[in-house]
Amino acid sequence: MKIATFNINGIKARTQALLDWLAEAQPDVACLQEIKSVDEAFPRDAFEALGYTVETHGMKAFNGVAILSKLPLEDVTRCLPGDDADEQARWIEATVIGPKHPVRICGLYLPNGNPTPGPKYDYKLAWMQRMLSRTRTLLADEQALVLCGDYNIIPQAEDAANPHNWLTDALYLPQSRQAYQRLLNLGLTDAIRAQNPASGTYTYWDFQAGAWERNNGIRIDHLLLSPQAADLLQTSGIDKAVRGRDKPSDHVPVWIELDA
DNA sequence: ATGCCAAGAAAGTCTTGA
Repeated sequence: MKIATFNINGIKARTQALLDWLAEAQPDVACLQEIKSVDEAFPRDAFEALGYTVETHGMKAFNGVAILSKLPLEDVTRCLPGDDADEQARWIEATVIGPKHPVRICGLYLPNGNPTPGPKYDYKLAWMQRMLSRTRTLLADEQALVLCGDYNIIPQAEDAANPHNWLTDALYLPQSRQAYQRLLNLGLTDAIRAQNPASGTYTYWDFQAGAWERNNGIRIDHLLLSPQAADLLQTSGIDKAVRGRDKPSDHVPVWIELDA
């Protein structure tokens, strides 16, 4: 089962780019972030024509997540529990029925949190606390679980080309990294880090100041695996070349293959 | 210290991103 996460940065502006990548990469499951679309406006027909079931959780203009799957989906749910007043579309879950194992997959778009300090950073930290709670509940099922998406977290210095540029940024502040580490401490495996010990593997390059040309990137898109999922991990990768195409997203697809 | 770029909503630039 090939599972990918891709912050598409606007599905309307990137439909053809996504179709091209899906045809090449052939993921069974693709979790998308920043679709920036209401559910009714998502171009689902184009993806259904490729054999994908489409589940969206969108909103007007910003944020929004989706799951595309060629395998059967069960128990699709939306919204991160813990704050009924939160109207931002950042979380979707589904159980994917693999030929060997079912896998619970959460597609997430974690808040950016800038500027700091301020209400946006408070929202980010509160959201991460809610995610910690939700993850504890899911781990209690002792099933294969994949939490993937745009975490807006640079976990360690080796995950940024120029870490000193990020010292006061919400993506890298000690409180942000500590909250991410608390997630890992539940027993989760960072699939890319587990299989790519070297530094210099990035998933995001800013549109500005020639960040791509200078390889001034950061690694902020992650797939975290429960012990049962980590036991099934075969390969992983980052489709870096997608960033060099015409009108790209600022993120690239990141993926794993599970024996599920 | 700031703009550098890009998408979306909307018809002005402004908001947001990271």
